[in-house]
Amino acid sequence: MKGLKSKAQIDTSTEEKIKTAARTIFTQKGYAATRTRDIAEEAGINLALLNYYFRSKEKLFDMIMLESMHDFIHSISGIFNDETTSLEEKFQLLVNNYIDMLIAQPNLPLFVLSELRTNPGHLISKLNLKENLANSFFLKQIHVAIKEGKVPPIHPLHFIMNMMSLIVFPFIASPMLRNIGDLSEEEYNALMQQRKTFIPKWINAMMAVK
Amino acid sequence: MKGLKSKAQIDTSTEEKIKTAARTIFTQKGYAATRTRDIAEEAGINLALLNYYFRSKEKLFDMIMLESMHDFIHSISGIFNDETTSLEEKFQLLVNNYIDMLIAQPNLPLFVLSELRTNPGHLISKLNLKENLANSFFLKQIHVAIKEGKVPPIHPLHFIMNMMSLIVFPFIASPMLRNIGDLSEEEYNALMQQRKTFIPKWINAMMAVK
DNA sequence: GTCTATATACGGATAGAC
DNA sequence: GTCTATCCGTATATAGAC
Repeated sequence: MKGLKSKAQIDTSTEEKIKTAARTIFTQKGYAATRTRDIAEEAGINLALLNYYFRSKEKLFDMIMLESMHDFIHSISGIFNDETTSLEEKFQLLVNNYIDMLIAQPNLPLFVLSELRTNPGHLISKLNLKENLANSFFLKQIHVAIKEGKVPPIHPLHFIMNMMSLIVFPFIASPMLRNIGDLSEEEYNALMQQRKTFIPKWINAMMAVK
Repeated sequence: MKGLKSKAQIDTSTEEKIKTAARTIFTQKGYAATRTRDIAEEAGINLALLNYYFRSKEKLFDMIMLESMHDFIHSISGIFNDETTSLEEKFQLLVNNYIDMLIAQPNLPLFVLSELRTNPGHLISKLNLKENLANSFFLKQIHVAIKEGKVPPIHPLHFIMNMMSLIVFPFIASPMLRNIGDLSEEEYNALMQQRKTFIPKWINAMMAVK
C-alpha cells in the first residue's frame, strides 16, 4: 500500500492543492505564460514546495495535461463504446455530457488544443485515441448506417468533426461570439443549454443530407 | 510622402521581413513562448534591429495581431454585407473563402482565439465586430427568414456559431483529428476540400430543422 | 514537510562601434 | 541601418535552516 492515500486525504493534501492550483493557472494562461510563483500563490504554499513535490514546472505540467486529456478521452470513450445505445442516443448523451463539462471548465479545450499543436506527437501518442475512438463501436455503427443507405457514404470522420465542432467551438470562441451577440455570461450559457436539445436534431438532419 | 514606400520595397524591406517572421513564429507558438531571438533568426537579421524598428516585443505583437484580426474580419465583412447575394450564396462564399485561407494558414485561428481569451477586452474592442457582423445585412436576412417561417425562431447567433464551428474547428483540432483518422496532411486537406461542398448543404439542412 | 535565501539561466532591451 | 557585446530584470530551481 506504499504511496496510497485515502480519497479524503488526497483532496486536501499539499500535493493535491498544488495540482488544483496548477490546473487553474495552466488552463487560464497556457504553459509558457504561467509562472510557478503564481501556482504557489494560488495554492497558498511556498514556491520551494512545488519543486519539492514535482521536481520541475515541466513535470508538473505534463502531469496536469495528461490527466486533463485522459479525463477528456475517458468521458467520451464510455459513450462511444456502449453497445446498448443507438447512434441518436449517443449524440444526445455526448452533447449533454460535454456541454455541462464545458460550462464548468470553459478554458479547457483551448488549453488542450493549443498545447497539442505545439507539442507534436509527444502527448497524443500517450492517449491511444485509436483504441478508444478510431476502433470504437460508435464508428462501427456509422459504417453500418452507411451500408444501409441511411447515411451518405462519406468519410465517417466528417461526422465526428461536425459533432465536436458544434459542441466545442462555441466555448473556444466565446469571447468573440459573446461580443458579436452582446451577451452576458449568463445569457451565453443559456444559449449553450439550448444547444443540448438543438445539436442532436441538427446532427440528424446533417446525416440525412445526400 | 514622408514614410511611404512602394509596394515592391515593402515586400523586401527589413521591416517587412521582421513582420513576416514574427507572424510565423507568433502564430506557431503564441506570445509568451515566442522569443525575440527566434524572430530575428527567422528574419535573418540581428536581435537589435527588431527593437530598432518596433521598440518592444509587445508592440510588434500587437501590430501583428491587429493585422491578423483585421484581415480576418475584413474577409467576411464583405460577404456578410453584400446586399446582392442570398443567404445560401453567402454560405457558399464564406465556406470557400475560409477553407482556402485556413489551409494556407492553419495555425491562425488557434493563435487568434488563444490570445483573445487571455487579453480581455483590450483587443476585441478595436475590431468593431458590431458594425461588421452584428449589424450586418447577413443578420438582417436571417431575421427575415425567421419572420417568413423559413427558419426556426431561435437566436441567430446559433447559425453564425454553427457555420464558424463547422469551418474552423477541424483546423483547430487537426492534430487530434488527424490522429484519430490516421490521415496524412494531404489526406486531411482533401477532407477539408470536400467540406466546401458539404458544409453549405449541412447548414441548409440544419436551418430547416424545426 | 515547509520555509527563507540564493544560485543560475534565460530573455528583452540597450549602448556604442561601424 | 546594422552589427557585437552587454546590461538587467525575471523566473526556475536548489541549498540549507527549522
